[in-house]
Amino acid sequence: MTRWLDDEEQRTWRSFLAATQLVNEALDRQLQRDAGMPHTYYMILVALSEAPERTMRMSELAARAQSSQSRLSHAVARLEERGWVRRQRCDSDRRGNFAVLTGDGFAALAAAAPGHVEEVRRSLFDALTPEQVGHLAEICAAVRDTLEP
Amino acid sequence: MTRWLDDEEQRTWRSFLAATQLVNEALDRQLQRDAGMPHTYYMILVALSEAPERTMRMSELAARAQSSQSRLSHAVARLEERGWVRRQRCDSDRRGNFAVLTGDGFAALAAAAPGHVEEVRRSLFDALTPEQVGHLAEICAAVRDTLEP
DNA sequence: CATAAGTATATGAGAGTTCAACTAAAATGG
DNA sequence: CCATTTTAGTTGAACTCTCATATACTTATG
Repeated sequence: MTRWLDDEEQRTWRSFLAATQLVNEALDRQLQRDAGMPHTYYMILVALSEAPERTMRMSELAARAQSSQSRLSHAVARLEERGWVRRQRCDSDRRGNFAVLTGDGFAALAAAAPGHVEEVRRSLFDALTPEQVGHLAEICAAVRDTLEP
Repeated sequence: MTRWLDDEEQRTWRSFLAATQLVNEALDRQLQRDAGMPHTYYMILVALSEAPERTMRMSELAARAQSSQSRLSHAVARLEERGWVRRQRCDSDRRGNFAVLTGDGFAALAAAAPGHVEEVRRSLFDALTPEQVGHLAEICAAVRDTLEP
């Protein structure tokens, strides 16, 4: 009844878990060490920095930063304490809230970015041939098409 | 100076983050919902179940389950509370500790496995062609060769 | 052999995540 | 319109993870 994994699938699956975890740990360690933030916070700052006025509704920000609403809400609270983000009430829909990236927040992001990009290269792209990068892109697109809401 | 990502690399990178996070969230949600444990605990139980006597030294278990030693120590403490694992002093090296999978622990793993495997298929293998699975295996091997200690 | 280094693991505090519950404000629909 | 349902976002508690530190034992070194 259960469609168990055969040996090769097992190996691939475990290798996938190991590899993706290694990449994520490398990212998180680098950002925590050099910029004092976890990768999830970095993604929030990036999303905000790319938005018009560096401003975004909480729910849209959650979607862009691949965060649950609850996680985002907690995270923005911490980022607000650091002065990197501030919240602003939405007048047209008064349930809503905007998150706004402050100057300090943008500066923190700018300071963190080079080290982060180096780590991304080091932990993923440098390990792969251009052909493999292409394959990876297709694989990730296929997975997202299956799993994304 | 910084080797920034070009547009295509950016897209690949973000797609990678989205896809791997979707897979991990799907796994964790399924296991938490249906078996009451996070994926990290599941990996610990799997590693133990495959060891001779279902017994392993803490440090080897940490390596096999891709866990830090501290994380493993906390996790085994919780698993011990549930009666799924017990610790046993090591006589030849009295600093050491064995983790032993109990009958209940094995039963919990056996009960969780089918649903978990279904989720693995659903969230990864079913999305990919056999060729893509092969590519993924090579990509993960390359990443591990770069990042593994 | 005594002491310094190193190894195996545990522990506690602080931080992030999840889940369920909660508030408040729209939208919907008799 | 009023009652219901839906949507936006927050909150608190429980749990896991990380990091630094502590503990206990073992191995190396002079």
